[in-house]
Amino acid sequence: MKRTKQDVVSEFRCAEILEAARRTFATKGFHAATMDEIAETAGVAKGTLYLYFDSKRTIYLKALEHGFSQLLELTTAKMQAAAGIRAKIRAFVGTRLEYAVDNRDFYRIYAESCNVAEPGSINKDFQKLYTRQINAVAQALNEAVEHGEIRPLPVQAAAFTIYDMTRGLIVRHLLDKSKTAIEEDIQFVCEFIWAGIGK
Amino acid sequence: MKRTKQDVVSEFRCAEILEAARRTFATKGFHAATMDEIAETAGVAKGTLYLYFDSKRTIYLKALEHGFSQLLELTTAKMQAAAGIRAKIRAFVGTRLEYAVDNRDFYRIYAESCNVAEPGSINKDFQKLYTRQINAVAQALNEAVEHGEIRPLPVQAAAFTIYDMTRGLIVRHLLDKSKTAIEEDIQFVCEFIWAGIGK
Amino acid sequence: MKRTKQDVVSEFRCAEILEAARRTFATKGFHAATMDEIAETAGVAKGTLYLYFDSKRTIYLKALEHGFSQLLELTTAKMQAAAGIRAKIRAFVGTRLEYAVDNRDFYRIYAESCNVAEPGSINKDFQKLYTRQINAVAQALNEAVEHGEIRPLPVQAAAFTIYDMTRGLIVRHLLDKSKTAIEEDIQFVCEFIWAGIGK
Amino acid sequence: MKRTKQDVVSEFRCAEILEAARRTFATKGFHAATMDEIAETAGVAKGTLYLYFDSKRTIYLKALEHGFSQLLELTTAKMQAAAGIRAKIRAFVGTRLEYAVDNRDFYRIYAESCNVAEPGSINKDFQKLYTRQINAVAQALNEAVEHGEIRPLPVQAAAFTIYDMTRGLIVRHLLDKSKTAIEEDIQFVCEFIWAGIGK
DNA sequence: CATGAATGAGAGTTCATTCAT
DNA sequence: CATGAATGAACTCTCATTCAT
Repeated sequence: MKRTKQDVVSEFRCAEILEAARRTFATKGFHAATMDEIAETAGVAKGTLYLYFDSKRTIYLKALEHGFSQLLELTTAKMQAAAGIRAKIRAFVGTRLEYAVDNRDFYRIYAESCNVAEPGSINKDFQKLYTRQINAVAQALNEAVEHGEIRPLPVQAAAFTIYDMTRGLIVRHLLDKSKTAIEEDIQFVCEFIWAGIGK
Repeated sequence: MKRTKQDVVSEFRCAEILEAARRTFATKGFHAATMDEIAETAGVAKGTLYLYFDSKRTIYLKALEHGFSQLLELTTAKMQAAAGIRAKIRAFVGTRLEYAVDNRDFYRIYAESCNVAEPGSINKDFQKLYTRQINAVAQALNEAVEHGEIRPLPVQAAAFTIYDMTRGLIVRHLLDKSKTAIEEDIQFVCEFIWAGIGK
Repeated sequence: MKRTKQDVVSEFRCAEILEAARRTFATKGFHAATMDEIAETAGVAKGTLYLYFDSKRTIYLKALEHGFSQLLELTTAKMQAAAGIRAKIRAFVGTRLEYAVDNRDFYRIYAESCNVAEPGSINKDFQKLYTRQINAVAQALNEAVEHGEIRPLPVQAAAFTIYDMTRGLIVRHLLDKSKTAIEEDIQFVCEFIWAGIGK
Repeated sequence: MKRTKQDVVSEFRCAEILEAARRTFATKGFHAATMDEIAETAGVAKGTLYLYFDSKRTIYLKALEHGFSQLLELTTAKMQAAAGIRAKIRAFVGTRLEYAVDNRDFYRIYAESCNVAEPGSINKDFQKLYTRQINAVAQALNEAVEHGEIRPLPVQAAAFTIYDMTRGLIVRHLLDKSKTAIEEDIQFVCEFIWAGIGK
């Protein structure tokens, strides 16, 4: 039992640090963020960070992973709960946009991590998570094709495209470029995915 | 006249440096790239960099701007040369993807610069260029709606979406994730834009 | 009585810690050895080290002192047990070399502590022990001179020299540079001390 | 010619830094000496140190090497100039002691580098220099045996022993433990080497 | 104009020591 | 007594920027 108490404290510290890291990384970006600042934000000494994490990079990746997994689970759950491909796609887009808006810090880090120019900054684990996101959509599309809900198409490519559209939507909202309401934007993207722009 | 000659030399140096910067930034990313390396790649002394540019950041932005403008001009030109909205969209997607593949260095920098997490790294000028890209598409869509080529829709949002899809396509190609041929991918995206996934 | 029991426990802990320290310091050297490692080796918590010793340096010195005293006692005893200066010198050299080989850990620390470059690392107590070692030899030499066993000579200087030769012998054996058998080396040094190299 | 000038400046800087390093390392020892202090002593900025040397360790080794080579050359030269084994040994002992006294800083570092407890701190190059020192003595002894100057003996072991005696002598002088005059000490050691302590 | 040696602020990381439990 | 999480000063090394030549 006592062991459990220690674990709780330890977990709490980890969470505190990751939360502080998320804030700092989101504001400054990976390179500009300093361990000093993360420590101060977390309300601990710099050395304490190293009791819980190996390095700055590790903190970054862990901070990323936490939200990443959560987002993936949430997205998957909502999609499975939805009936029909339209509802599933809506769940995908909507869940992600709402999560991003609710967890701005996480998403800023997420966006940075996707950085093309820094190969190696994302490790295998993230590739896996990323692939699973795409696959969730691809699978739904596949079933929809089989059920005759949608026209036959290269589901993988379509999944990527849906992912891209969602991503762009999110970025615009986080950058405060999109003045339109979230709901409206989701609506539009879903309609776009469904019908394209042609008549 | 002599003045002009000096200008030519000066411009040449600038171009040399920017080219070197592009290579270096593309390979290493902004932070990992060093002024030493850029200077060496450019074949000039480190101090010389500061004769032509204020700071590392300035070089980065100028290196970015060069390709950015070129890409914008190219895209706009191809779109204007195309007749009908389908051709214009194809021109937009195709031109950009081909440019990215042909100018990997530039695009890697471009992608990094879009980094949400680094506010301030993109200044006003880039916002303007970015907006003009979107507007080129938006305008084409607007005309298409007026001509009855496509169904009425929020053109701004649609333009963003088309941009996002193109962006995703490019990133995948640069990351060597897309195994499909360029032409095929362009085809798919254009079809997607036109008809969506519904029957 | 209870007090005594505590003392025993306390002494036992001290010994455990010093033993662990000896191992760690010998392997890593003073600076590279960490309190964490010593604690782990000793099987106690880091904080416990500070219940028994003031500082890392203190542990180091105590670890040193233990073997130092032991070696001194052993050397003195063996010398006193030996009859005649030749036997006494042989006892000095032999006892020390054997002790060093049997207690490699201690001797490694001993050698490091003699470091000229770290003033203050050896305190007064060690000076005393060191002096007593030299004096043991000097005294034996003195008696030998008085008994006409050896020619008259500056005994202090001779004692230092004998000490130096022994030290070098030990170092080479610990560094695995000396391929010759211990016995042979002792023999050679003793002969050297006795007769020099001249005919 | 201009190139030469630059080289001179560069060499001078190197020498300045090494001199400062020697002073600092001699006073504080390797670990306690800081790059800040070396820089300050050398009268340059910290960064400058890294223009000329890779790392703290490199500076240390170079500082060591300089005196080491010099000492070796000096010793060898003096020995070769001397006629007869007695004179050669006297040259060995005398040259080294005088050099140590004249270059206290160097010798302090030298002594630390020989530290048994820090394997790997001395690299191959130093092993070579060390071996050459020993060999110089061994060779002289060998010739002396062949010429019938001295009795037959294991020259390698004898060389080590002579080295050890010299080393001890030096250490005592540097630690201000030896109150006797240098000349007198040299005399004693040489006599000891020659005749031992027996009658 | 061009150079590149020099700068020094600032980064991530380590670890002896402390102290609440 | 014993613990080990927490501390924070201090370390080495980097690199954008400057400036005497």
